[in-house]
Amino acid sequence: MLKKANSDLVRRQNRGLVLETLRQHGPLARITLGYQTGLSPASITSISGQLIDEGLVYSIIEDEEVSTQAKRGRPQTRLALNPQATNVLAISISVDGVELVFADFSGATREPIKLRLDTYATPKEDFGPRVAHEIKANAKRLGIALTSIKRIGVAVQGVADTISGEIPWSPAFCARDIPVVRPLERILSIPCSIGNNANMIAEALIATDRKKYGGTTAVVFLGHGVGLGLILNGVVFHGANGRAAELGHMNHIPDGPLCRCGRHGCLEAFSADYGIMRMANDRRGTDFDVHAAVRDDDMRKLELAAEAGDTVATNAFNRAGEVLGFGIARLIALINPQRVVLAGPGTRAYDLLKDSVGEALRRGLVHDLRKNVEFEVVPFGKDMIATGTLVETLRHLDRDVYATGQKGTVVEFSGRKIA
Amino acid sequence: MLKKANSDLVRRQNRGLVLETLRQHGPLARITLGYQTGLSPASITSISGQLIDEGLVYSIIEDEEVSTQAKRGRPQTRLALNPQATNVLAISISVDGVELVFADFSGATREPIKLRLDTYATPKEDFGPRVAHEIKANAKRLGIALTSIKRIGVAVQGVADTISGEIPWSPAFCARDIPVVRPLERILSIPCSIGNNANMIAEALIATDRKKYGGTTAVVFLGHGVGLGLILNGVVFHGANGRAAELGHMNHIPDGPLCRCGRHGCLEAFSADYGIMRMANDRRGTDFDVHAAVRDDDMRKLELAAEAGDTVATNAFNRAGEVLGFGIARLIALINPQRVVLAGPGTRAYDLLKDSVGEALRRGLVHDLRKNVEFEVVPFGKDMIATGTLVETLRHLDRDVYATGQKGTVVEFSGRKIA
DNA sequence: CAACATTTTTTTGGACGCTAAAATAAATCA
DNA sequence: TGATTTATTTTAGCGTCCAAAAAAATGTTG
Repeated sequence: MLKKANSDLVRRQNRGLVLETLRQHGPLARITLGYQTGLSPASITSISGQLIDEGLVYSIIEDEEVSTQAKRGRPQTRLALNPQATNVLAISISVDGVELVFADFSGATREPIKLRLDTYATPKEDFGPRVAHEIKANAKRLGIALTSIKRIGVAVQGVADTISGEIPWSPAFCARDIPVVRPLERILSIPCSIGNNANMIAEALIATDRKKYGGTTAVVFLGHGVGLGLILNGVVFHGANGRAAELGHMNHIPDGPLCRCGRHGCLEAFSADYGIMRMANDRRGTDFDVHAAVRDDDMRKLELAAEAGDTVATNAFNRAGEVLGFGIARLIALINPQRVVLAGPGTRAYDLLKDSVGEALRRGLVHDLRKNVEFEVVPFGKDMIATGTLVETLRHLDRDVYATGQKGTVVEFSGRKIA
Repeated sequence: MLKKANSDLVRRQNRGLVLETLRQHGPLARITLGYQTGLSPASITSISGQLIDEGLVYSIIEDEEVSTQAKRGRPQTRLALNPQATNVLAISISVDGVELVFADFSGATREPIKLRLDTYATPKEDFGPRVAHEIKANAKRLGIALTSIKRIGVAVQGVADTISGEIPWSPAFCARDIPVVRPLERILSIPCSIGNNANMIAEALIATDRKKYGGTTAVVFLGHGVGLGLILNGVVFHGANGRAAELGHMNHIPDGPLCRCGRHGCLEAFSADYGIMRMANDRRGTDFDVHAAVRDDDMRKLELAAEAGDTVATNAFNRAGEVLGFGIARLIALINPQRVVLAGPGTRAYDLLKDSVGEALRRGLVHDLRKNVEFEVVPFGKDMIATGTLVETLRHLDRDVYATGQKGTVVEFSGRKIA
């Protein structure tokens, strides 16, 4: 159903558009901004004037030389997002621990901060408060006023319920249903949201190349588990309870090997690191502890063995690839994506999986659908998760907070121009 | 990315909103329309005045008695969509043949027309032209001017490529890649679009009850095959090539029984009528012709046998239910819908499938996800497909054609008021 | 170096669509 | 008949966009 439209909507949408364009394409002259957004120069002058008055944007005073070689005409004055307008925070929760990344309104990040906080040992109702405490301490240390932080985004390895703001299950915790958003918001009085790793990587990819990833893309995350981020019509999809895209726990074979989730035959039970390790050890029974984290150097040893031609190791990777391939085939049958991206640390061993993935796709998917999908393996940078979280968080500010231009959102700011 | 907004957008959106509201809630007084849309009475007067001038809407002259019991105050004059503004056409293509349903702008339909046209025997390049010819003939017979038909929607049993407008594969044809949209548009000069049955049923459900189905719903269609319509965030999802939701050809078991599509182990090969029949006949080998249509009375016999306790028949239905259950479990893991709807003629035997579907869901899906999904079997009316097609077609007119209020779209119309 | 050319930005004046408030219309009530 | 009530229309004004004109700021040229 459509929604009522009025001049309020027009203002919000165009202000949001200007902010997003500046965020994506860096400092831009008004004339360029007009060209990019489709708005007239007059409108750009008006909108940017307001944004400058509110301290969200400033006009750059160019260094003499910096500007491109001298041209005729009035020189451009470029506009940029004002870094001082706001701060935001990305929190990443994984088996490796909890990490904080502070960033300013322009998206510039501070050094990531690894918290000394044992997620396993912490009682679940203490988790939120402790993180909140660490945030306060670290913000103070960095000279960031807590009130200047306008939004927090949390990325979790595992299942994230975007509606309730809890973590129903994650390999980083023993307990279930860890409350995160609620306690952070309560203690810090800062709006907060939560999502899973794979979705954040999807966000980061869209930000990198909207043309390539902005349509319908499935981002398969290989790591300690198998995750999925779905980009549908250019937007990350969350599902009814914000818990879509559980590729890792999509069943592969009824009554297959035990999975960490307690079911049998999930994709992850074959294709995650522990599934591969179990197959290599040929121990499918109860004496293999699925909950134990697989050590990275053990995994590396196994990869080297497979590369050296070891049959047992090779078979384990082949099987993992086959199951992954069938999972992707099922995914393609349901979603018909134009692109499937493989990401995450698990792609390191993708050469060992590749052939069996391809073979499974051939067996499990009609040619018509297969031929229209582009596959891609993206090198995994650990920072992608924080980047994606920040992208999502800042977009929320651009669209839903600062785009409104309400009184409450005006940022205190000294002058109209800063260098 | 956001889009530029201006008064053009406001006009389009609000005009569309008024049309959609009138379409959904029947004749409405201006005051009620204002309440429903959120627009002010002044705006409603202005917008409805234009729509009336353009002949899209008319104000009803109430019969004396009809109006509710006498109230004080100026009586309401209700507005309604003008049936004469436009005609549209829904075409349904299935193994049962081709059917036409003409409707006017208010959505009132004429009697469905079954074409005498053998889809199997018709060469694929003749199909479009023949249907076009039949449309001309039947429109003439019904006294509907061809130029009054502003849009055609086609629903297909099988795969529909919404982008190319062709039918890559359908049980109704021997050939593949049947062109449909292109020839119809060329011959009739009427905009045309195509989609699959399950999506049309999804559209019909949304129109019936937006609150119930408008969020994230998976509509599983059981019939000669197994189809799927995905409603994501209130909108039917089409995928990159308009070919999403191939639940029937989502692999269940690698190297399983032969499917009509030529692969092995597709869900449909177990759970469609021919899959069930094959299992009952216990002939999994090549001597069972998967391409032969299963006769409805044979299917009915099998159902009766199962209901009477026949083991072979019961086992066949159990197995079909189990596989369907695992398919739905995988679907839920990927999409996290709030509701799964089972529809189609195959639901007639749902009592025979129910238990094994439930059991498979228990085995194949983590409890967390399962508990949040509501299941529902909707009684299947054959008209749902035409209804859904018309809903989609008329919405397109409401939003994208008549909402613009361009000169070209003004409908010739005699007076401002008709009885 | 002054007049001209060029390009960017701002200002101006008007259009469009929405809305609150006032006016009008059309009925019932007393 | 006049008061009351409710629905609709008109009026006056507001916010936003935009085309065109004006202004600003620089380079070019004779």
